[in-house]
Amino acid sequence: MLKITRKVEYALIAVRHLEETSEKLVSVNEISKLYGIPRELLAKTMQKLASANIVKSVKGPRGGYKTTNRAANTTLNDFFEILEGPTAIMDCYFESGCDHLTSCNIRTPINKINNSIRNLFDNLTLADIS
Amino acid sequence: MLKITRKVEYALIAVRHLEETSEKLVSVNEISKLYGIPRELLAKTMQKLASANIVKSVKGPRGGYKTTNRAANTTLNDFFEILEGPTAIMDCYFESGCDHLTSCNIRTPINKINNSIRNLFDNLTLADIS
DNA sequence: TTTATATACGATAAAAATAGTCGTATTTAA
DNA sequence: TTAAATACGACTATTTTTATCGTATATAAA
Repeated sequence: MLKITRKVEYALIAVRHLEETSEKLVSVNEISKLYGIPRELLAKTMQKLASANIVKSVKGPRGGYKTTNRAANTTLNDFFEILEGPTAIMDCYFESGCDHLTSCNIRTPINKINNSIRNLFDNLTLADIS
Repeated sequence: MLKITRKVEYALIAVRHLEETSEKLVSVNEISKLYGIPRELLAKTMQKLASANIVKSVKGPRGGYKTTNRAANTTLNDFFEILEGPTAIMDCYFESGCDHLTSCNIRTPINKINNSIRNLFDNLTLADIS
């Protein structure tokens, strides 16, 4: 539990790599070979980052990705949500239909945990952890 | 991702319930019916809490569980680890054999995230979130 | 002393989430 | 025109989580 997924891991690797190579376009192929990451999976991940404007994509030969200026100050919360969708420590935070009855006695604690995590990752940017 | 598991959820419910009923022994059966939690699963969960001295178990008819005085100031980190084993946001934090080669470029960020989470849950006790 | 109720614990099955693959379309530089 | 790249949806495999089952042990109460 409380693990980040491969998708996020791969995305972190890729973004960091792109930050290092600055303005140069780097292809998925290149990154996947360099770090031993499954190509197709990384490709999809990059596509999500692209549509969220964390990276910019260029098609065609000699194409690839580079980071945008939004990248560095993206919060981890945003980063995670771009890749995985809305995240909360427990489903009930988002879901309306909870079958744990009216007798659920852990809404308060769960919310406190959720808020702590949320707060933590709202205040950490990609730049912060580099 | 970053979700707490049912085991933890159930454990939180149970511990809170036991705190509320104070000294009285409450059986797994009772709690599982009350909150709609699968009995066997809750039973195992309670057994882990018992062997970690968060709760005290009494066998036989009229037996059950009650919280110990250790319960309230157990940190969330400890609580999670009792139930799930060593937790880190990414495995490489604990595992030695990492096949992401020498070229891994996210050790620093991962460690920073790990430390942040660890720090957060080391400073939150069960009492804090109640 | 027997019985019913409870915890203890290991093995296994079912379900869900994650990880990875494949096929096809589109864009574009050379 | 071709080859190299992103885009995207469907599908499969693997892993993790969740739940169940069976059996053993302890013990209060009839």
